[in-house]
Amino acid sequence: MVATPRTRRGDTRRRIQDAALSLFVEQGYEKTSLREIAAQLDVTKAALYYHFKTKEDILISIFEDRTRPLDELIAWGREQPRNQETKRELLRRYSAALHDAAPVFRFVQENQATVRDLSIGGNVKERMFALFELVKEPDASLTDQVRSVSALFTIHAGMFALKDIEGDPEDKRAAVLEVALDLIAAADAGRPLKRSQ
Amino acid sequence: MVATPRTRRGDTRRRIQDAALSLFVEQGYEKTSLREIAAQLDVTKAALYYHFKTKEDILISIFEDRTRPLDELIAWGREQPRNQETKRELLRRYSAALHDAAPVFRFVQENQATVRDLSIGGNVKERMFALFELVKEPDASLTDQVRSVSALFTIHAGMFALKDIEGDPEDKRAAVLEVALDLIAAADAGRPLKRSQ
Amino acid sequence: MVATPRTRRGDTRRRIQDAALSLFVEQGYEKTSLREIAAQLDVTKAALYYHFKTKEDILISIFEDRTRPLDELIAWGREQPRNQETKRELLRRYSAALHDAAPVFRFVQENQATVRDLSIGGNVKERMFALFELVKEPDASLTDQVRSVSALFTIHAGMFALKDIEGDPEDKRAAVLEVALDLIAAADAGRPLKRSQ
Amino acid sequence: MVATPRTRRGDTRRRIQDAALSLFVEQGYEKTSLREIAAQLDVTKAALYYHFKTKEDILISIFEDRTRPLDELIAWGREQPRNQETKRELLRRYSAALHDAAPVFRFVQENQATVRDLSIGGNVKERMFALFELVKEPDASLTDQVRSVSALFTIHAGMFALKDIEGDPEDKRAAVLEVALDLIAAADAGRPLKRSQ
DNA sequence: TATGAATGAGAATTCATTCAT
DNA sequence: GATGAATGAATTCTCATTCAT
Repeated sequence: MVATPRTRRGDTRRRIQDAALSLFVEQGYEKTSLREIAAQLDVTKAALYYHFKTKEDILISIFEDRTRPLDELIAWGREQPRNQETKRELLRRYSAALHDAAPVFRFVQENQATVRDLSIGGNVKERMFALFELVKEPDASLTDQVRSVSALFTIHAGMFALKDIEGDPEDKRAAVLEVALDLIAAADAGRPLKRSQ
Repeated sequence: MVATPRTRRGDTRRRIQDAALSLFVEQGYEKTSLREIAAQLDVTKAALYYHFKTKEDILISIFEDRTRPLDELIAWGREQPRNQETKRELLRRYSAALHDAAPVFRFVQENQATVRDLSIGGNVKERMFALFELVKEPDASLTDQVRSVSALFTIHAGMFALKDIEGDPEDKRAAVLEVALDLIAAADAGRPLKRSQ
Repeated sequence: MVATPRTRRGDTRRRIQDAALSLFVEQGYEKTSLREIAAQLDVTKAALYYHFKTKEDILISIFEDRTRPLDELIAWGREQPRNQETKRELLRRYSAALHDAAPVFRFVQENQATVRDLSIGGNVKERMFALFELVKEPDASLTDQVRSVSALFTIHAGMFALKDIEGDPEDKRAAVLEVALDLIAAADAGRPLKRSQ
Repeated sequence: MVATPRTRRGDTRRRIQDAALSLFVEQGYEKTSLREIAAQLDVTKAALYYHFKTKEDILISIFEDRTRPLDELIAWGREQPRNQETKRELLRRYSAALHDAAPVFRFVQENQATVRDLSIGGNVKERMFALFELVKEPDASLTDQVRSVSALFTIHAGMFALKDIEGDPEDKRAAVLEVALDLIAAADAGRPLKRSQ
């Protein structure tokens, strides 16, 4: 059995990202100081600057490293035929991606004002818009467009706003997905004005 | 009889709130300094302290003064019979309330991390939860609860996320309301969204 | 008899300039920290920021306030007829101005690299050039132009480089002035310095 | 027989000096960081420490290596008889030495405050003084001493302050030398009070 | 000969807040 | 109702320097 090496060779960068993200999520970006991040890792502030150029750079790197799956999802979506099954799969994968990188997305959700004028701000919006484009029909009515947006937002919000509702997390995720799928189905079919039966 | 003077005259408090809110919305709470607020009003920082005890106090006062309609809406909702028409009216009024006090709600939306640990944090969540309670059926299935939450979030998100979609603002608001109403109708019926046959 | 007031009403700005200048001269601009300046005045660093926007701003303000006589000298020179007597008077007054504001000019002399890329850099060069223009004849030969520059530099250098030469300060100043006057006389005559026969 | 490799090969030390000097001249000593120097050479900061003990040490080594001609000039001067021709030759050689090692001397000129309290400070002053001693007559009047200093300063200033004056560089150097020679001639002859003719 | 990783000290600057007037 | 002057605490960031490899 080998003693834990004092210097975790090369993983410091990653450790900084982890500590930073967890503090950013807990307290918000602005209210988290580099001092705190450094303290949590038991290194000096200056060490952070060896690995990242600025505080903002830490956040940016977290984004770039952690939200790649979302980019891949969009890329995948663009190669598929635009039909119901693709959209359903998109929502499923979107739900899964959000779930896997929950902290980053929670951070974005709760720090929009901050994210907006960071250089990543653009990316975030663009990606939401790209997803939206993949999910809506090109010539959809305004209402159907709203249904598509709503489907996306339901998944998004479901991730974070359902904490207070009781129930098994997996069940909740399933319920959220069901409602979202229903919304895009409705969007595809046109308006559900009539209550049948 | 003397004309109301256009300048100050006890309305300084209100002017501070306005300037602060507009800056808070633009830049976020933390990134807005009292210096900036004071500068915009052409007074000194110290003057702000004559009217408010702390920076946080400015924000709190804005909340208390500007979100009263939402409290009234909840109070109203509690006195109504819990039926479809009440819920529909709730959503309508909620949409209107959001629209009237858009800046405050936009601020909350974009500064969740900040709002969370301000003393108002509780209020905000509680009110969302109160609305949710008014809109969902007590014994609703998980899926139907999600539909209710989704209806609320659709209105909320519709307020802020639809900027990038083209269309007349009033039309958009109507579309958003339509989708939200559909969602609670479905929640009430315990069935997916109905399709036009 | 009145006790010295704790707060020297309004003269803080001036006191900061004085302390700063003396430290800038002693140690150089970059090696003088705001902490030191504040400490010397027994105030906090933040107090400095109440009176000046940045460190650079302190230096700029010193310049603007202390080198006005030089501007006035140039203005005066421009209104005079360009003849020997004017030039002689210019040099005399220049010598006096340098003497009165010795610390500032000593600072410039010893911190040229710093001054160069401060916003005041331009001013300094421009003023030297303006003086040079007043002292040289428009169509002077290169050699005579050098004589004019040399006259100016003699006064300038004499101010600071003669410390190590023994002699009464007043005598030294007189000697410096004499050499400078000789130089412009020679420049005017278009001939080498004249010798006592 | 192998061709001298163009790349490194023991010349790193020299390359560091060159890069450092050029940055020191451009930006000043304090405002140039080791990071910048290293970056310009495409090595790490630590590499600099292999070749030099400290930042100051880099500067000192530049001095020692680059200003030797001046020491040699002084040594030469001390062996010569103190007469007009020696002095003239001294000024000529001084002008040439300044010209050859212009960057170093420009650096000293513009960073006096810095140089002063570096360990080289002494050297610089001492050498100026040694030159001065060689150029002035032991029992010269104060005025004649000023003439000697002025001659030296004219050469010095001419090197750096004549940028803004139009003319061919070689012509300017010649003019500068002429004025300086004239000054020591006058110093030697006693005062040039009378305007002959 | 170099580098990668880190440190300790310190810099300039900003902020919310206070208080005598 | 408001200001002028100041503070204490914190922040981001930079720097010269060190040392094991």
